[in-house]
Amino acid sequence: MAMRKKRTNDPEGMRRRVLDVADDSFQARGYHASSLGDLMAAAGVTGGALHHHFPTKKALALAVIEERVAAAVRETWIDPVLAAPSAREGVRVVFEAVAAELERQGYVRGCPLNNLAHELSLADDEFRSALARIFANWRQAIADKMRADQPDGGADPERFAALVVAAYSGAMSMAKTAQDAGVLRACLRGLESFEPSPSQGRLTAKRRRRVLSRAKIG
Amino acid sequence: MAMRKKRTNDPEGMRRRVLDVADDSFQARGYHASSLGDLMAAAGVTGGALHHHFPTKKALALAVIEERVAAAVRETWIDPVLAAPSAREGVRVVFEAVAAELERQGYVRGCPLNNLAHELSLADDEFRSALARIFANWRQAIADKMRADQPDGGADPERFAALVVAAYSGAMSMAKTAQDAGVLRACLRGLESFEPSPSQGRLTAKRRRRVLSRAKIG
DNA sequence: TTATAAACAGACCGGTTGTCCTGTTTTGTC
DNA sequence: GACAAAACAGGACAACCGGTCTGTTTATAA
Repeated sequence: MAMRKKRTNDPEGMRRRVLDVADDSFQARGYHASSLGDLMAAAGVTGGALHHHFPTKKALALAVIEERVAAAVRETWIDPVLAAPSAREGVRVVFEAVAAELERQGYVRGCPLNNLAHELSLADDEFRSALARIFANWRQAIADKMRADQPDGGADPERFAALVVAAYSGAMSMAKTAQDAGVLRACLRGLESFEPSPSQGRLTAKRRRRVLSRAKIG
Repeated sequence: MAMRKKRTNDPEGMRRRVLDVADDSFQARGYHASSLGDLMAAAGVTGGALHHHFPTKKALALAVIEERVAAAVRETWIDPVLAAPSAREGVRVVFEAVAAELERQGYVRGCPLNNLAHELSLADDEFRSALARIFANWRQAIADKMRADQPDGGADPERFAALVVAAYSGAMSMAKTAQDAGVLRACLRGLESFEPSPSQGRLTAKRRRRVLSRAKIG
């Protein structure tokens, strides 16, 4: 006797499951190398259901970008930086946290935002602008935090933010290609060794000494 | 009367033409989004000829990486840095030359090495190691130049090189996504603003002139 | 000239891709 | 319960992909 098969509609849950699998596959294999058939199988979803929530592959990718990638940047970068005592300290915390996490899991998948940005920016303008917006928010959060640190301005906040995001993105790119997170720490230290360390009372002399001696320590 | 059709075997020329088209398409559309059919049509090459020189698509991509991408890094980065009076000056020259070139042509395709690195590093280990080698040579050239500048050491050469390559890679990533080369200059200035900036007196004007003429030649 | 291999031409094929389409079931509303 | 809309199932399909195969032409060397 055949089992009575019952179905429970769970549109939000199904949408979430599809998004989970798509995000994971896009990051691991890329957009073009991820087939909808693979995603359907991995998510346990039929073609009809997938098509109901995401009419096209592009729509699915756009949802991944706007919901998952943006959230990833927010959670691993924006929130920690805002919660840190200063922008510079926040940057340090994030770099080291990411490096530690990568070394823990033993492989490097790269930055979610950069991964998709490289493959999709030139392919479609909707992709491009969605990804550009995330980059802009990322930089602005760091620049705003830096402005809050010292309202009368030390280094230029926009330049600093651009450099930080660029250094991180590029370091992750190298780490992914070499499958070695060490370059992340090298970049962080390179970033720190240059700090002008603005007016902070008696800490200044100490820091300067550290910078000079660091060269000999190597 | 049908024209007498003559054929001239030109294996090197045909190989070069295929490589040209493949490199261009891989950069503009990516590896997976480039079909061999498109490449054949664009290069005016038949399937038999293509298969004769490159048995598989992977072999073609590997040749593009090792011959074209590596050459691009050498020509736009390694050679100019080695020719510059110092590593820092070389970095400045390259950043500004690339920014100027991008603004001249009106769009940003991104860094050839990073473009392929993101799409192919996780896909295949041969791709990955070939790309990693180019990254390593790039960094080492900068580090070596820096060591030659002041043998008794200033900042740590490896850290500095890693930071420079990362900042450039990430800046190009953002520039590509935003389709705006401005962030390249922002990162360069961010990089420079941290420099201890050793005595530069009246040499500055002279250096700047050399930089400008190089950009026109390049 | 002749043999021999490299260089090239072009058709062919199995498998995959993204999308569309027609039904069926569940859910919400009156 | 009636009814409409949403949620889901699953097959069909045309286009395309990368690789292979057979055959022909050109260059090379004996």
